[in-house]
Amino acid sequence: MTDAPCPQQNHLLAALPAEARERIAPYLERAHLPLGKVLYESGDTLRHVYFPTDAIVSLLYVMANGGSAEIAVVGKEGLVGVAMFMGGESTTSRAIVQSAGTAYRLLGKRFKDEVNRHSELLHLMLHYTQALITQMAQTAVCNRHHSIDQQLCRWLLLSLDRLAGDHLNMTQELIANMLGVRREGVTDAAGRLQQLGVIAYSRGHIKVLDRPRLEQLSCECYAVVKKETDRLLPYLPPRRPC
Amino acid sequence: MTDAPCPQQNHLLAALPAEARERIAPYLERAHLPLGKVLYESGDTLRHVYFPTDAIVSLLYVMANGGSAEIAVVGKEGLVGVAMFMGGESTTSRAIVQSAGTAYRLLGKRFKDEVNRHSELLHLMLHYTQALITQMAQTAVCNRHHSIDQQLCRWLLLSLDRLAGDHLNMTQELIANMLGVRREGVTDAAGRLQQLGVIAYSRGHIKVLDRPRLEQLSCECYAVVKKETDRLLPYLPPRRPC
DNA sequence: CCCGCTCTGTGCGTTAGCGTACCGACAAGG
DNA sequence: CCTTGTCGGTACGCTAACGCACAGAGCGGG
Repeated sequence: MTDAPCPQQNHLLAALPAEARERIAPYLERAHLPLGKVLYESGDTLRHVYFPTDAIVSLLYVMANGGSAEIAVVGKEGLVGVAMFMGGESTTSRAIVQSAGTAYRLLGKRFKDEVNRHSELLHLMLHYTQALITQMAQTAVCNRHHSIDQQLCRWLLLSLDRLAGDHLNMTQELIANMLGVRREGVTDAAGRLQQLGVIAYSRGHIKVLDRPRLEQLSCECYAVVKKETDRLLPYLPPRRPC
Repeated sequence: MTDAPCPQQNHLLAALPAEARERIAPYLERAHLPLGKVLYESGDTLRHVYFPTDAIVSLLYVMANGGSAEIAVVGKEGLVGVAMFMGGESTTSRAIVQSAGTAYRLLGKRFKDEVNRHSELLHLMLHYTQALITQMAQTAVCNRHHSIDQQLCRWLLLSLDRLAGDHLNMTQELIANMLGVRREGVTDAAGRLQQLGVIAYSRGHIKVLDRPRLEQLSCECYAVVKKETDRLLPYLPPRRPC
């Protein structure tokens, strides 16, 4: 949004050893990911892996009856398509764009070959995958024990960390689908946050006014995931020259 | 319980190429895992990885306020300690023995070296890890959407698959801790199952009388995890000569 | 400028699960 | 045999979240 887009805005790409980055660079393809776009469906064989820069992608499980629940969220810190190098080549969840933006993509097969040939690359990916596992585990805990209010805070923070700035573009309906709750539940929770002066909400546009407060109101899940992610991926400052 | 214990009762060990198995064999150490034993605590650096044969280990997250929730369960189909080769060397969850039994263990460092040297071994482990990820994801969904009744069915089936026979030794209190619900909730659900003639319950001893019915009463989560695990790990029949 | 759509707010009644409290039933061990 | 502790069953009020229905609010296109 501010800078010209470049692959190194994705933290994993930025963390690659120069040699690996150069090997991959010619095959990276810039893709615009519009809101709601499905990168892959449950059971699909993955064609590409995606490295978001300013897009956010949700991993969403959709039940037989149409209900849904977000499993994890991926932004500039990660990649979509870990099943490619984990070996399964597909997953039981859907990957859907939650916030429009840009990603760099790479043919799955090519990426897999690279990963298998270069252990440094593989280890970076596995570290990220463990961070993703932590996020999933914490999502399970959060779904069990925490209130919608707390979960909304956690979710806003996770999204905020993956975007530049303090504003988000998401309707309450969309958030409800992600959290797997009723839209009205989100309305209530967001209303409370608004009255506390923590956010300002208006027709799909959220502005975060008081992030520290948001962190206080969130359950421990956000902090656990953040801390573990930082531990596992202690790379580079967020910005880098392109 | 029936056969003399041997490492190949663990499916991953059994699936190893003979050459890899022989390399590892001298370092495998048989360990009895008593109920409630903590194999590692949140944040601990893993000393060993464990390959259960007839033991079951729960990956449990314990919250700041003492509440808990099971993230996944590991039995003879898998191993405890994926963080060892994922790179983190620790996780945010606790590994606790849910059903006493035997496991074979191996020094974490040695295992890590083996995995890094032999890509066939690594790929087997990554496949298992993806299956574990699927289980975690489904746990998150289940916690969000399904009733205690359904979750109890799912949980019994997961445990049953990891044991020989049709009986389990677990108190309702223990099950409640795993599911992250009240003990009374489990009492109610188990009472209903008992009245339907699906199980017989008595002081920590459960006998499953009608497994097909149990599968009907369970939510889709059980089937999803089982199908995906079978897809990812299509190895060997459960029994093998030792 | 107004129509129509999307998004948000609100108000029900209903229910699953929680917290608490307590009691009986069974098993093991002195 | 009786005590003691663990385990399972039950009851009661409470709350968060649900399903449903509908009303106002803002924005964009004709």
